[in-house]
Amino acid sequence: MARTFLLQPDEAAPSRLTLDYAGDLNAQQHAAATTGPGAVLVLAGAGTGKTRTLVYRVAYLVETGTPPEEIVLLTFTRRAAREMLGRASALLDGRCERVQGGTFHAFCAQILRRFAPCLGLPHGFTLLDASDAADVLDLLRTRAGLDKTAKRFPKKGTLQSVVSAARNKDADVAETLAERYPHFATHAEAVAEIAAAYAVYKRDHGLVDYDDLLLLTLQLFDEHPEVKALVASGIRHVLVDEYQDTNPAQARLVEAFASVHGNAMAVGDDAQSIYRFRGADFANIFGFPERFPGARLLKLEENYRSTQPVLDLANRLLAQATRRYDKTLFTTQKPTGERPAVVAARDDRTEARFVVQMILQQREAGVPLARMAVLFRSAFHSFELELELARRGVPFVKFGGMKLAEAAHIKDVVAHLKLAENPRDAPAWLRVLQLLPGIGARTADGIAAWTTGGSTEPYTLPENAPKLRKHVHRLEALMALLRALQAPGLSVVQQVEAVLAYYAPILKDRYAEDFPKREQDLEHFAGLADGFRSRAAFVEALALDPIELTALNVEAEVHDEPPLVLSTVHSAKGLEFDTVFVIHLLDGYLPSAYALASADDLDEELRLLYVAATRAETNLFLSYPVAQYRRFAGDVLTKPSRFLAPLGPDVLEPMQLVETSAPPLPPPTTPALPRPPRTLKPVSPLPSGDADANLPF
DNA sequence: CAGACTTTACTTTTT
DNA sequence: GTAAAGTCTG
Repeated sequence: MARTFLLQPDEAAPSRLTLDYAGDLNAQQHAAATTGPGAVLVLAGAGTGKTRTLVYRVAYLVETGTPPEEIVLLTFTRRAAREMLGRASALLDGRCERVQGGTFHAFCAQILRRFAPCLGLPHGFTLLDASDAADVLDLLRTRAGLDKTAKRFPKKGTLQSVVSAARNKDADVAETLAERYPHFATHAEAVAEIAAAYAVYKRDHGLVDYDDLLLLTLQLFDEHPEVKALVASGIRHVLVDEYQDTNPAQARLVEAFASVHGNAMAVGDDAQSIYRFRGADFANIFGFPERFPGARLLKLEENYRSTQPVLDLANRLLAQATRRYDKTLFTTQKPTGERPAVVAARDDRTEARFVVQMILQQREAGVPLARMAVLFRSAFHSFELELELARRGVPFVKFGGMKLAEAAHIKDVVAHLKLAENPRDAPAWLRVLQLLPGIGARTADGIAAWTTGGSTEPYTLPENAPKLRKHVHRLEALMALLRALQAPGLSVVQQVEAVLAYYAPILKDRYAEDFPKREQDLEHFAGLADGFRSRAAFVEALALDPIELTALNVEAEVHDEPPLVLSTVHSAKGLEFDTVFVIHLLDGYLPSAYALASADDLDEELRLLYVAATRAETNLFLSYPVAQYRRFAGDVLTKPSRFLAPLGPDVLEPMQLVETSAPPLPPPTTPALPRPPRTLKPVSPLPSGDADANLPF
């Protein structure tokens, strides 16, 4: 252990606080926001003002003399970081704007860009998102000839999830495979080989996947203590939100970030841990005091969000868990309210009609659409509801599910941009080349071998490429495009437009049936590029901050009224709404069919429902269809979620749907809902455009 | 070896 | 309804 010497600040810290911390916060929140230096663990139940506390904590640190750029706020999504820093800045006249904020992944990406050469990585390394990684694995599988085995071999998506899970848990690939996909256990050896080949391939081509962002940063710190010291000395305070959803690598990163100044604050709630599938371990929360000996433990207990009846239901839900949570949510602010209701609808359609009609009724009663949310386990559970909403002209945004950056046509365009950025990006070459008629996997692999081999000038064809004669014209056009993208002074939007012009005929050809829809996506996409200073920043933001496709579509339209929110429970984390509907509460949906076999998995599903329920401030409706039409089975009777059974009428009021014989007349008091306008406006840019600004060192 | 065509299985949650 | 895998033809 090195000796420490305490440097004094050059200027005296401002002595007077401008915010009324004691007045704006309750006693527990105040204690957390204004606590002294050192390690602090804040256990904060749902709705206890965790965000508010963190916002005031940031403001307090800044007011007491910590330079904003030396504070790092790590959150689960960039959206969360943006919101908190925005609020803190508003409190302090913008003085918090330079606070570092974002996800672990984004923050690590910044560090790695800076110190890439220490690890033998190129500065311009390419980030692989999950589906890029899957594509690489697919290529390696084909190369190894494993795509034609007698027994079914895991496909690329499965491979990717196994390889990633193994790395996240620091476990053996073969074991992870046997555990998660027992039916593939016979292929354990081959999968382990592919995983090894994948690591080599990434290294050879300067590729970095999500897991690498965390693990390479740790490796960087291990191998170069001087880099670790440099980074950590620039981090006066590190604050971590949603600590229950961090994995062991992230816990180690926090320790490293705080290794000089020792100021780490972790905030979380073990009852809201819902990312186990991704390697998160709520045990991290309880490991915090061991990692930081002498850490203080603070609690936020009083709930400010929900009415007591909503909390009663949430408490009763949690009591079902196999694991004991010593947690009882209570409020003194909102002691009374409607009991949450459970609705057994006849079928999907009826459930959707109920939800929409109740939403319209609430809206009439004065609840804005945007203060209501419909939550579900999986993105596709809302299909029927989306139809019904469209039918009734109710505007909505949907979070979760398909990401813009994952749509094939978007990936095509992005691949061109990636190539313009990094001519050695082999996966991008493969993708781009295979768009050309007459070029398939084999030919593309051959061409990519020389384009990424480094022996030729980038973006030029070799003098006498023997087998390319047939394709020379098309390849020339591609190279011309890539060279054109290098022109100095070309804005990111102009570059996207250049790619789109090149890509348009390919799009029409490949997606003959639905190309107008995809063309529209691409127009939105071009709009997103606006506001980015560099192509590199744009491409990186797309990988680190994926935009939900459906959210984008609706945001692009001008609304007179902010839309209703549809969201997966996962994506609704940290949000709150006046009225919440949780739909499709069926065994096999929530809890998911995948979780039924293990008690730990079931517990996580239960926590998921707990998170969903605690989003509600005033009204909570749980619903499910009694019968469903399923493709092969026809009409089936469903099984209500097992989590509902223990909830008696004292906490959950059954509500029966009765059809009226005549359709109700439209209530004259209802103002007409805004007609969804058709005009396309350029959508707002990703607010995270300057990922590379303000490094803390 | 590419691509059109047919068959099959598969549908969690996300950085 | 979609995407991947399998089959056949030029």
